[in-house]
Amino acid sequence: MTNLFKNKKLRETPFRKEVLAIFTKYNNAIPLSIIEKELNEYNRITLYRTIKVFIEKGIIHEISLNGNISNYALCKEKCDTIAHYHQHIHFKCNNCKVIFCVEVDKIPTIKLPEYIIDQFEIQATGLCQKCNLIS
Amino acid sequence: MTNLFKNKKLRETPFRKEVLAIFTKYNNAIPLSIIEKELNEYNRITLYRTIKVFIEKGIIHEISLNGNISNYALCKEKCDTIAHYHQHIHFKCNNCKVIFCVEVDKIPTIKLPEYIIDQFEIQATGLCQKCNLIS
DNA sequence: TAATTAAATGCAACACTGTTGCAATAATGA
DNA sequence: TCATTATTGCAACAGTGTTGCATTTAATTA
Repeated sequence: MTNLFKNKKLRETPFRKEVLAIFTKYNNAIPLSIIEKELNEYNRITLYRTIKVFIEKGIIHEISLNGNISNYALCKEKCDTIAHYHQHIHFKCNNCKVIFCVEVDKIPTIKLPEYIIDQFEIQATGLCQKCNLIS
Repeated sequence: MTNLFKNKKLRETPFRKEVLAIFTKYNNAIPLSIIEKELNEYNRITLYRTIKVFIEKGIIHEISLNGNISNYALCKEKCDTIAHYHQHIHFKCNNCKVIFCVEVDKIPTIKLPEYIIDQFEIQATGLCQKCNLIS
C-alpha cells in the first residue's frame, strides 16, 4: 500500500503515513479523539487538513450519526475524488458505542415516487456480537 | 396544537412558540441558520437550549448527513422522551441542497449475521421532483 | 547528487458552536 | 394573587473549523 499516496496524487509524508497507520490498525470507525491519542505529537491544523484531504481523495469517509461526533473509517471500495461508493452500512453498538462499517451483499433499494435516488446510506443501531454475548 | 407543550411537560413560552412556528412553516428539514434568520430577535444560548429540549422531548429530530451541518425537522410520529420512531427516510437533493423527510410505507430491513439491529435510518441523495423537472 | 519547484506544514489569528453556573425573569398551579 | 419552579440571559470558557502566510519538505529534473 506504499503507493496509495502516489495513486491519489498526494505526497507521502511521515505525518500522513502515521495517520494512515492508525486507520489501518483499527477495523472500525474512529473519532478524532482516538487519532489524537494515538499520535505521539501532532499539530491540530495539519491533522484537520490531513483528514480533509483523505476524505477528498477517497482514502477515508466520514460517518455522522445523529447526536454523535463524526467518526472516520478507511474506504474499502473504489472511492475517489469524485465520489464515495460504499457497499456497507454503518452500525453503532448501543452498548460499547463502537461504530462499525459492515459489508453487505446488497444494499436494499427503495423507490420514491417524487424523488430520483442515486445514493443510499444506511445507519443502524443495536448490539454488536461481542456485547450481545456478554449481556 | 396548543397543548403540545403541555403534553411534553414543557412551559409554553413566547420564544418556544416562535421556534415551533418556524418548524411548522417549513415542510422540510432546516439548519440552525434558517431558524436564526426567521427569528426577529433571539439569544443564541436560549435557542441552543430550545433545540436541545425539543429533541429530548421528541418534538423535532436531528439529521446529520455526512459533510453537512445538522438539520432539524418536526417529528411526525409518536416520538417521546425515550426514543424517536420514524417511518421516513432522509433525502437530500444534490441540486437545491434541501433535506426532506420522506414518509415511506415500510422501511426495508436487512439482516446481519453478527449484529442485532434495533433501529434503522436511511439517508439518500439524488434529485427532488422540482429540480428534476427543471433540469 | 544537487538544484528547482510545488506541495505540505506550522504559526497566528479569528469565527462559530457547544456548554455551564448563576442570577433574573416569567409561566404555572393553588 | 402568590409561591414555586422552569426558563431565560449574561458571562465565560473550551473545542472545532478555517484561512493567510512564511517556512519547510517531498518529488522532479538537470
